[in-house]
Amino acid sequence: MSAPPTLEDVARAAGVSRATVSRVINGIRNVDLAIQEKVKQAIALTGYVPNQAARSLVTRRTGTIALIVSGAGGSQESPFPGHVFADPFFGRVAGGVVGFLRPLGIYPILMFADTPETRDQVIAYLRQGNVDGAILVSISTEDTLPKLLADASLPAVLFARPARPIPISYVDVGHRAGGKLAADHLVARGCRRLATISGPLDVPASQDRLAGFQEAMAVHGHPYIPCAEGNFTLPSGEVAMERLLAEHPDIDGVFAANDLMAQGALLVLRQHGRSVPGDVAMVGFDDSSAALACRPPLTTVRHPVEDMAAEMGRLLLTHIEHPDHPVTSRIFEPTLVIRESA
Amino acid sequence: MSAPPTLEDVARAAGVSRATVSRVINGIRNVDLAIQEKVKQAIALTGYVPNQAARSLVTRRTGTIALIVSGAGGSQESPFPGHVFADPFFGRVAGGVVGFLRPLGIYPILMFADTPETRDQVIAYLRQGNVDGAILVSISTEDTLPKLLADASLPAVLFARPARPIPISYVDVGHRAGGKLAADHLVARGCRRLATISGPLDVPASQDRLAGFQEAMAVHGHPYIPCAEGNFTLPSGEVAMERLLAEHPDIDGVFAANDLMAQGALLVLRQHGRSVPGDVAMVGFDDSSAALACRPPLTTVRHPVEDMAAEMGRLLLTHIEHPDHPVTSRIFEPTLVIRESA
DNA sequence: GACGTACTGGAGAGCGCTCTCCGACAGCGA
DNA sequence: TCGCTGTCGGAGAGCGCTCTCCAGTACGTC
Repeated sequence: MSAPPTLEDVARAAGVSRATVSRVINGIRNVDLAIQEKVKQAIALTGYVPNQAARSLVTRRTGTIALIVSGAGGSQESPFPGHVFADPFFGRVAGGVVGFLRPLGIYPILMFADTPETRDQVIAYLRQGNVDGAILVSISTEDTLPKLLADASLPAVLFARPARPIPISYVDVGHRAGGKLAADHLVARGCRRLATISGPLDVPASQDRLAGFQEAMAVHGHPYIPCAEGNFTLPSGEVAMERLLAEHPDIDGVFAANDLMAQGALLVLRQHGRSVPGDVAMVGFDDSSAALACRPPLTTVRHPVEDMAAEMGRLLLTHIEHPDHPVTSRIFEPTLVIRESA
Repeated sequence: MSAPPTLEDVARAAGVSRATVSRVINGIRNVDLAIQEKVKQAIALTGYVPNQAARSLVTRRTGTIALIVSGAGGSQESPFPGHVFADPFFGRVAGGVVGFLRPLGIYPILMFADTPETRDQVIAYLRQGNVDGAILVSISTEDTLPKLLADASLPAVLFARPARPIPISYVDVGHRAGGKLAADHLVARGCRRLATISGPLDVPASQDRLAGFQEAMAVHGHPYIPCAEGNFTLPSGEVAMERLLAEHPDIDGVFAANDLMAQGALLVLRQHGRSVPGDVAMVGFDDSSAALACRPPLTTVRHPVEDMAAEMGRLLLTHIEHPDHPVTSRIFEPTLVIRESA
């Protein structure tokens, strides 16, 4: 296999200089149409493809960004990261990011930072200038990566508001509004003895969903709402529902802070012979694929994850393009998707 | 912000030449220990990080590989790819690949090729020399990407044997053996009227799982096995089970070609008031997170996806390192994971 | 006809790194 | 003392591209 053609080869084939070929390729300045045509033919003839490394070297742009899932490492450790994809949520983020970036010829590098040392590896990698920016989905509140990113002044966008204020752009959904949506719907359909399964209470999103639900219920005249804390996994939803049922056997409506926990709760309800939505109504959160896998299909608060991911891409590109662009946040409105469970 | 330090800066700080610094960084040849120490201090002092683009330009190595999910685009199209992650399988592949590559400082670029034009984009991107090699998870039989990859003589490894023979390395699981495992277990636990829910029959993996099951059943004296075809999604499992039940109401054991379809089948069985495993025993395939989300937890054929993904990484690295390495395939043995459903 | 202006294409200087020479020097046997 | 071998560090040539100059040409104006 001979060496791949370079700009020089194309230039020679077209009888012009390297600079002209470069101009044609990058569509810069006016180049005579006849010459453009000649160059294009030469490119086709030689099968030329620009060398990205050489280009990056001078433009200081790589055309890639990092998609980092950080602070994972839940209870069941494994040598392999990526069990985070057990929650459909992450697949949706990845899909949304790729969907937006792909038409632009930009692809994300997939990284997991689930331990302190992998976090250092990630930082080191980013500092090598391998990427133009980063999109970060942080799971844990303890995660220091957002801070490190902000300090490194690398263009970056977060999914979800950071627990502590950090000068970094982010995109989030109106968790409070979502909790209210669930409360209003449950009350409207006649539920009177409500309970909720929250996410981990050190996560802002969990706090807000819970607060939104509680506040709306208070307005409806229910100041006290039983609450069991889960960790966004299906089994934790089962455990929580089991506890709720033991302590409050007469429950007739439940708001679970995500679909996976709702799915677990549904399983337990069925085991106890409670019909859904007849005896107990259930509302989830996310509108993930799990909502459709539930029986009955889950009424849930839609989290427009794909749109949010696309917005992250857009925002990141802006930051890359304009390094002085101010830190920005964008909140998306949730909506209620009514199915059969409530 | 001033320009980041270069080799030159470090060299000056250490009072040596660029070449020596480079040697220290890459650990090549004998450099006097005292000088090594001086250089290391200078690196720390200046906060130097090598520029990957410049390095790639001369080494012709990028240190990144592509992780391509190809031939997606199932029935329900969306502007966003990545709903493939609705099947936990892909998350496991991604996790396995990252888990193996990460310690080596290599990260995968995530790409989806779900339409002809995105496939062309992917090929164009690969040809730009953005990556050293590719790992490809191809879903559809019609997918031409494996062939294109082989033709481009870019180092590549496939997940699963291609439908048509192509000179390209791959890693796969013993689907036939898996089908046999399921058959033997079901028969051993006393099932006599068995049926199966297969995957799409144009996919080699589906064919093999089915064939393995049928052959083993024939050995056990059951030459004819009712079969309903699904497409590896949960709803398709429901539809298939519904059909099977209608045509063969006395079924007492089912082998589903993946866990998601088994989950759907379980749902239908319960709707029809059949207890599992009392009335009907169920065996799935994959041992994915869905198996644990089933009620009862699913007995399933374990598909060692993470190990296979790691092996793909290893194999790809070998191909990158040694361009003349012969095309190789590696088949992993499935095992049976016994839970409660059978 | 001299000059200014606009536009086009070429020359050439790097971008930051690696790696092949090659020279300097120490050690050692003859 | 000479020369040979072996070790270690420096010089410098690129890798393939972009982009800033600058020269050449065509055209309009006074």
